[in-house]
Amino acid sequence: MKHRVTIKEVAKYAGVSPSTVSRVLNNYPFIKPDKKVKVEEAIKQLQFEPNEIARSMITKKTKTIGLIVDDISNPFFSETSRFIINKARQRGYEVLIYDTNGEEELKHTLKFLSNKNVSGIIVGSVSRFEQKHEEIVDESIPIVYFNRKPEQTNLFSVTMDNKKASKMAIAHLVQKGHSKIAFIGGPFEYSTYYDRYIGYYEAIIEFGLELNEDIISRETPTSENIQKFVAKVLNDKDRPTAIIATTDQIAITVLDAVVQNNCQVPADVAVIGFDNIAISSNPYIGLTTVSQQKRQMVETALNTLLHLIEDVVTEIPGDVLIPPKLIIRKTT
Amino acid sequence: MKHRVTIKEVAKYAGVSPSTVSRVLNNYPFIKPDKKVKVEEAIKQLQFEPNEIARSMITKKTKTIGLIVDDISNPFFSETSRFIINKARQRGYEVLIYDTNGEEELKHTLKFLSNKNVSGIIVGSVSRFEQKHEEIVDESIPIVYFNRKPEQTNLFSVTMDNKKASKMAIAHLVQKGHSKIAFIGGPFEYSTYYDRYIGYYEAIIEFGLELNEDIISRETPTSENIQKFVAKVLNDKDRPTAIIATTDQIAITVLDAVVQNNCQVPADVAVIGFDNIAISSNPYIGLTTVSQQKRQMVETALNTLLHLIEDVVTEIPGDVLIPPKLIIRKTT
DNA sequence: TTGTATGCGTTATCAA
DNA sequence: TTGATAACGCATACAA
Repeated sequence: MKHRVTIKEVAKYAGVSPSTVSRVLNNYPFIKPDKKVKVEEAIKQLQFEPNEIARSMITKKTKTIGLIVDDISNPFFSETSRFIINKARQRGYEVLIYDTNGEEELKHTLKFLSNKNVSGIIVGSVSRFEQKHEEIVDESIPIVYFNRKPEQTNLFSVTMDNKKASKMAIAHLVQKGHSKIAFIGGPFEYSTYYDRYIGYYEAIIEFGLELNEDIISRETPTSENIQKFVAKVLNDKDRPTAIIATTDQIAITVLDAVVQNNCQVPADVAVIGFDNIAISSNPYIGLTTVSQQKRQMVETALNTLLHLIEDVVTEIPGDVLIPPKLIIRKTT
Repeated sequence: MKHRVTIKEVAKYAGVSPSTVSRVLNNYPFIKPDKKVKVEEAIKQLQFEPNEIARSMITKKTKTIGLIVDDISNPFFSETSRFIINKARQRGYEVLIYDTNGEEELKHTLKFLSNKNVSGIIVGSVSRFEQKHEEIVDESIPIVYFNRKPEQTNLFSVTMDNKKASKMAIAHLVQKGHSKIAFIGGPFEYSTYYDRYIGYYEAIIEFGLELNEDIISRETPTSENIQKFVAKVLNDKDRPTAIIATTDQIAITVLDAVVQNNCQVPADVAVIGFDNIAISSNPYIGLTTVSQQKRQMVETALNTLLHLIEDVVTEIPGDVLIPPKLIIRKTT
């Protein structure tokens, strides 16, 4: 158990009081320059590093932010988490990742992180129907929604413009000559799936295409469900020539299902995904996708949160919609 | 700022002293049952939750463990991290993920986490040549190597039996009738790459095959390098009929490269990977792979670490080699 | 078996 | 501009 240098020892070494050292540490402005220099010298000599825990005792802040995700092994979350971790660290914050397994109640998770005294929380997944829960956690802990957002909330959110994303996908397919376009979504409980569906719906109308419930799936996108749906749809005589999958992970399963059903991508069926996860750019997959601009989303969300945490009242962007970006590869 | 209930209030409510409450909290054995009940009742009534930070001040432990990874968006790390996060939480610990970007010096990272007063550290990536650094961090912070390990160390490690893994891959390929088997490895700085190469080498000898440097790559496995190597190797008249890629990520790039070079998998060239990341099981990819038994690795590593943290001196497994497992899919 | 008093390392309050 | 002193919430040594 190595002894850790404390503020007291620094004070003694520098010939000042502990409070003065503390003030230097916290950039308190009114310190005589010579004392400040002495203290800084002492800090360097003794290799002093402030004990964050003791600090937290008083300030109630921990310089760590909580990040709530459904499933960190989902590439979308792991890739965005990576940005968040690195950006946060640059700003002096650590990240506690809470993986809910897509099951845990948000209230519960927030409470938990709040008890850990995190300084702020980024929520990567939330139901559209989540009640306002501003009361649940200590109101001094800011929360920012990221990726998904509830219908009703007073909190800030940073999400992709999912409706527009679907429209871009359809515009692209229409331009390629497709007119019968299937859609594989997911539970309407999540704004990502819901908004992407709405965008699909509106675009189908706008482009004067036929809206056909038979080629739309809104089931939970398990591998099985996807396989079954694709098989059903492709074995119809008047089958769709394109499939929109609302995530890249779904799309990659679709790729397989298409091949299983003796069709070629993109010759017989075009496939387009959403999110642009890393694997999609692998040439073997080469998935056309509507990209979430993850880096920008993350930076916006984190900036907003840190603004809130640090009480910088300069304008906060409010709810932000990040524009999607079409990335055309070989599946369309 | 909601007021948080403290141990004092619980004490008052229960009609005992704060220390008694503390003792109940810490399962101190000699408490009169009736008092214990009263305290527990008070805790429930007041919804008291102990302040971990205050606890940490005294115990110097934080109930969080640090996890050092190269790149959390690498599926191997995100998938194992997920297990670690969830398992750790079940045991009452949180996980701080430190993403080094494959660049940062280990010493530095350890120091950083040590300053954060983590209770223990799992190191997911380390150079084979890393010096013993037992002195760097407070010796009261246990460290366990996971996935990779240095040549020389006093610390525990949990890794896959990588040599054996390569041998299994070759045995499988030989059994399928292959005799000219290419190998794509990576920097020998990492035990994963090194041991997998040694296993390859030994197995080639054991099976009486020809060891041919021309069909072995040990470069950093960037997408470009892989593409170039595969092209070179496949355009040889006497080309290999199988390629061992030392990670699934490499293998998936190989899959593409093979197709680019007008060969079929597995008809012309069989491909086998390592790790069994989630995407490999996607039927579209269907990659044959030597699986790291991630769940078992994680559990062993975490158990070892928690043993160390909690001073449970019952036998600790020491260095553990997890057996690999061959998963045959459609690429061989 | 229990209570009192002390201290963990820092910041905040107050007086000087 | 600085220092003494009191918190922060809990665990623990010691006394009872």
